[in-house]
Amino acid sequence: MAMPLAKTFSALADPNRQIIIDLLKRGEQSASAIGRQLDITPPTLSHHLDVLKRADLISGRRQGQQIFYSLNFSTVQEISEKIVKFLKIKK
Amino acid sequence: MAMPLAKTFSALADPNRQIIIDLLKRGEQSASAIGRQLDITPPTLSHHLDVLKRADLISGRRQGQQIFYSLNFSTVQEISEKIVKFLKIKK
DNA sequence: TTATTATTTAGATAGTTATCTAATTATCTA
DNA sequence: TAGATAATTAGATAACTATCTAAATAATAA
Repeated sequence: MAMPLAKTFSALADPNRQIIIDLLKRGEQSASAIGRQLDITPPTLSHHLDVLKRADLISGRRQGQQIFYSLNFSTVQEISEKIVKFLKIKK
Repeated sequence: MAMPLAKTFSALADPNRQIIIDLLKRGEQSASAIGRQLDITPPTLSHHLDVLKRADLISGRRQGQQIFYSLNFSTVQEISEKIVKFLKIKK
């Protein structure tokens, strides 16, 4: 996917988006289910989901009226490794 | 130090600051030495160094007219672990 | 078809941030 | 002390972002 690290860090820099990531670790959830745990309006939630999607951190699939969001596990894994590598001190 | 993760991610989200981190992995450098590799004015550099300092990622020590900046290795290590933990999927 | 629910898109706004120029502070040297 | 160099602070500005309300789209149910 070759997502630049800056975009990833920006996506992760918002507290509400961190909570969303945290929620999705337990498994997929509909947008409204996420929203119920976040004290923001649906449009704001939609914006945050969009940022996370564009950073390739999450994906959504529509099922009926709802859209279920889930973590992109492989991307998260990749990012985690990339960050560790970036922060690793060269001796 | 208990630096909130959001602040760390914000600090790391800027390309110029990523370059600074990268440069300092090789060892300490004066502000002007960093600046020569960055195509920004001294005040802008100063701003970025300040952001990184406030995120506890770097420290500066004055030696004569120059201020030498270096990575806070232990903080970087801590942060790296914290990020891995944050991105770790609970089974 | 009409109403209801779920979500997104459009548009506006307030707050934040990256950047610059100009001025200031700190240190060294002649 | 005066001048030069290194870095920061002050102040302005343009771009970006998180948020909201209102409107639009999508899917379901009556």
